[in-house]
Amino acid sequence: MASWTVGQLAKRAGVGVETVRFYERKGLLAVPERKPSGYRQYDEEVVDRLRFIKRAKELGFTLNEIKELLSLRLDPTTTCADVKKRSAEKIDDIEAKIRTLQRMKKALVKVTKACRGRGGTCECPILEALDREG
Amino acid sequence: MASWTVGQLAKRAGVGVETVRFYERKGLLAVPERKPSGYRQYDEEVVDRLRFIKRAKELGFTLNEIKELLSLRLDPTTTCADVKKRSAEKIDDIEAKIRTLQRMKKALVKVTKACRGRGGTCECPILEALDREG
DNA sequence: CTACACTCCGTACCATACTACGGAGTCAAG
DNA sequence: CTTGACTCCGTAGTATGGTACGGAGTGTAG
Repeated sequence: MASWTVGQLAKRAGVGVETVRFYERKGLLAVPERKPSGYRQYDEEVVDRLRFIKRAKELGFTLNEIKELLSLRLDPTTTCADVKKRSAEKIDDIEAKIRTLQRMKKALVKVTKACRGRGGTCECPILEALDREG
Repeated sequence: MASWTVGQLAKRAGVGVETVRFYERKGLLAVPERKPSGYRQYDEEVVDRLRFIKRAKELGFTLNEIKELLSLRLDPTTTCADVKKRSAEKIDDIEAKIRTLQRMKKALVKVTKACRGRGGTCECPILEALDREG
């Protein structure tokens, strides 16, 4: 029968056993049925859900956001537009992060270019730039 | 005389008092002289150092990296090239982060475009995409 | 001289996402 | 029927960068 232990589930989804328990505690995975021994029992759907979580994480959603996403899906009154809105917000987040990193990079490149890479640190333009007003 | 309390220092550098104590514990700030009362005593140099830390943080260095940067500066045997190397590594880090974010954004945009933003979540292409293989 | 702001200290707590530990019970192969 | 792998549980630790707390002592303005 298609019933998996936590270890089998974890392996199939490519995460650790402790991670499954952690997600359960955090409410990302439903509390599973138990065998008489107390062992957790999972079916195929949970593998799918774990993979959903993995992919959403790869897309930059935090666990809390993923939890929301999952509950959106369960709620019959939420619309596709709700989900689209979350995604759009996440795209904005990502764009903001990219802009910040590009600013950081630009400043670092500028400062690095001024350095001829020789001599002691006393004359290092990188450290001097950090010393001065940004 | 130019001697500041921890609160004055924090204010001048634009950080919190607890942050100063935190940096001291982490070894980013030297253990300061104390007044007979036990109050920490700071001079202008520490303001500069705190600002150095702030700017390095803005450039994407972690506190540990900043600590290294600061010790590089104090060590007379390190060269400007050493510092330049750190900066180059940091630029690589930043570029890698940007690439990752751009991949995430692309995937999200693709999935969002497929969504016409209407109907229930049963037919939401965004959630479906997360369900399927990435 | 009193009131109030500031400082001292260690410790605990915040969020994020796990990972590890240890002792006890369970399952399956040989 | 033993052995070894797996599972149970709660708690604690990891890394990051701080923030908050509380009781005691200090500094200073009025």
